Amino acid sequence: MRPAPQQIAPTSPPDETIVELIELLFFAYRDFTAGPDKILAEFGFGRAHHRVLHFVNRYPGLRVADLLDILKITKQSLARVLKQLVEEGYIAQRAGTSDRRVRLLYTTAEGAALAGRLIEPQLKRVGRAVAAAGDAGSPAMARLLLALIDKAEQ
Amino acid sequence: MRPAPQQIAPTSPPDETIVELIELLFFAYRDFTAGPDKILAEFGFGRAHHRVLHFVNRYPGLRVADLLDILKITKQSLARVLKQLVEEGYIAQRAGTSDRRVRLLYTTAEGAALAGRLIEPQLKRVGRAVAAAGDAGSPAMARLLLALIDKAEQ
DNA sequence: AAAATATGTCAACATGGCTGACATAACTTC
DNA sequence: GAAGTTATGTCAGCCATGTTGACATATTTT
Repeated sequence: MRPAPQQIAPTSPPDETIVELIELLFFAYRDFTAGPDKILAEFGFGRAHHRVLHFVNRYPGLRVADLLDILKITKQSLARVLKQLVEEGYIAQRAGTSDRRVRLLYTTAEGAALAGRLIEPQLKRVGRAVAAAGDAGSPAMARLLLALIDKAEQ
Repeated sequence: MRPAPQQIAPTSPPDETIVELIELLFFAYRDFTAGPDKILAEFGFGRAHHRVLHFVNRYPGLRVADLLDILKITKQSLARVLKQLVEEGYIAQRAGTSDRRVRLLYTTAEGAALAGRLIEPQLKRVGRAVAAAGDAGSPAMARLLLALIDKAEQ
């Protein structure tokens, strides 16, 4: 028999619950990246290559500056992996038409194929998770993840 | 006017939706780690120190082997950061009672204080996200994250 | 006594962040 | 048209944190 609660209703879950969610997020992300990492190792690439390849594949014609903004890394860090992806034929560059200083980035056929292979385990994993949550799973997850992101970028 | 869909009803959300969730997870985790990272920099520590400190603080008496299992890194990687945390007085070690080979890990008062500071921005961020999702936010998020984790460890 | 276990340690290497400095080409502004 | 700004590239070096392999020590189990 514990004493009656002092407040009428809690305005938010106790910290203990939130700490559990924080840990789950850590484990989820750890496992989420494990699938692609294995494939990347076959190609001598790392997680950084994956990120670049993914965003270029998904947003063809992306500029270098856009990529820096998305990944929030320095141009020197980006250059290292981007150079390899270009040299090994996974990404192609074209000069912009209106402004010829900018480099527009595109995946080659090989790049698109690799991007496809890399995202496959993640599609399965996330697809399985939202399917398990029923019809509302996908929008619910989108709302939750969006709320975790810095306001400035939502 | 596009032709009528061939299937009656989709059994799961289209890949496009799942890809969006994958990207949101990337952005969410990126921002999720940014808060602690800033504090860690003040102490000359990195994200690896945070993980160790957190789990030791949360599960006092954790063994080294447990930590290796949780973090899924090698003992050499762990040793580097654990050694620093011990030397700088954030973590204390005690030999096990039944088996004196094992080292039981505990946070010191300073360690607990630092762990508290480090988790604070994450508590705020995750707390805000689940609050925005209403009463069912917290269990919904727990279910989704759990479903993202490898079955072997859930 | 021998084997297995828990942990620590040394050495070397790879990835992928970072800073700082400087170069080039192209666009914008005065 | 000269000067400044912008987009990008590049060189050099540093740091954090992951890896492998080998070996040491103390303790427990067989």
